[in-house]
Amino acid sequence: MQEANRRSQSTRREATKARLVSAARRLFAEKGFAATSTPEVAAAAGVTRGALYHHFADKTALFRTVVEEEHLILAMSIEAAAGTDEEPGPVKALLQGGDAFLTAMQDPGRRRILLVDAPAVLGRDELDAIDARHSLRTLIEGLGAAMDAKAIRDLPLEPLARLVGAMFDRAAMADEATMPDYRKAMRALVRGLKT
Amino acid sequence: MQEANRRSQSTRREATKARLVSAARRLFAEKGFAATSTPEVAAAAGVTRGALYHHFADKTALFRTVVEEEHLILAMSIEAAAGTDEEPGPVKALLQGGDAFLTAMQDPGRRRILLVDAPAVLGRDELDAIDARHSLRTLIEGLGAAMDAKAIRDLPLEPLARLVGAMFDRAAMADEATMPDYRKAMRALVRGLKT
DNA sequence: TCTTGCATACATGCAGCCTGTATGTTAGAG
DNA sequence: CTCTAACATACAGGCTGCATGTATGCAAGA
Repeated sequence: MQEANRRSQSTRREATKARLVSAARRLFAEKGFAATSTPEVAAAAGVTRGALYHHFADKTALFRTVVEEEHLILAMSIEAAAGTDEEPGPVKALLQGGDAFLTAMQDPGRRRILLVDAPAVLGRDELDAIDARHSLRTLIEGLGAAMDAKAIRDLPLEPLARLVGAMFDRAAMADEATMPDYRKAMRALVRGLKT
Repeated sequence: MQEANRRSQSTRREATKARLVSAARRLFAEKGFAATSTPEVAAAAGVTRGALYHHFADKTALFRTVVEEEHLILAMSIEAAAGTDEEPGPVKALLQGGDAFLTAMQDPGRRRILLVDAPAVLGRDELDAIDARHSLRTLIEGLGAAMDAKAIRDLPLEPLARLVGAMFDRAAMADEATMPDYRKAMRALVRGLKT
């Protein structure tokens, strides 16, 4: 019963944490970080603030966990889309990854959390570090592969990826009506990378 | 004495407001919006919180004023730099404006206020509206002129400007050491706009 | 010109909320 | 049976926004 027992403890722990993170994600998405209070999150998760502060150092730590999760989902979506075809070629993989990013970013709550609140709450440096482990990493890998294949010019990889990422972030904020215009403009800009 | 008297009142008013905005700008720049309290701002300005709330509806309104001022300075710097040469040509004007933007953005406090805190505090929509009246407007005008001169391709103007603006914002976050790499990558991307 | 009444620029005080921590309490694990 | 971990409860401090007080211009009439 050791295993069962130990798991029942850690299961409970993880379940509580998951409920907190889930409730927090919903509230942060709807009302933003500043307008969401910890009593609110705890109530939505069906626990007290004591539980929240038992599992997370502070409100920011809870937000950080939400951000990490969202970034993880994002990176997985991108990689799944970029790796669908058998022999896609690096350029096609990039385009598919970009589409997957824009699709995943259709969720307004995700946009608010990742693009609006996260830089201010976590600070640009920390958010950049998180990004570097997830979405940006996929972009760097994709651009690097394209460079190796001589499909695009040789350029400083991370700065280029950061710039392209910033463009994608901005495009993700566009409403559906103007999205085609953003795509057109992005295509023109990315055109400059071709060898 | 009507004029003198009336001016003495409004002079006092403007002086107090200016001191509040100046103190707020300094504190927001150093510690960010969330970590700056209204007692702190009032003390730094040498008044009480009563004065602050007499002149500004709330803490956010004070921040909004600071943001507007910073954006105004930015737009003026850009336009001054873009309009120096006699017959610059639209492309050269764009390059000079871009340089002026990056130079003005060297101030870390300005970066924090405009690029980190402003989107979260004011919301992306309102900040976009402010931007549209100032820095972004200069970019739209510049790109529009370049399009009219057939120097760059015909593309949806505002989306293009927003994307290029996002690139510049990101480049402005780079430290001095990696700035040349960002410039290289930006040059390549902008290259795609050429006719 | 004097003073009188009002509006405006502030100061002070108050109510409510929120965050983070410190201290209980219960239940599982060894 | 003890001990530790997962919570709940209670508390202290700070902050925001408003409501109320006060004093100083300021304009108009006697």
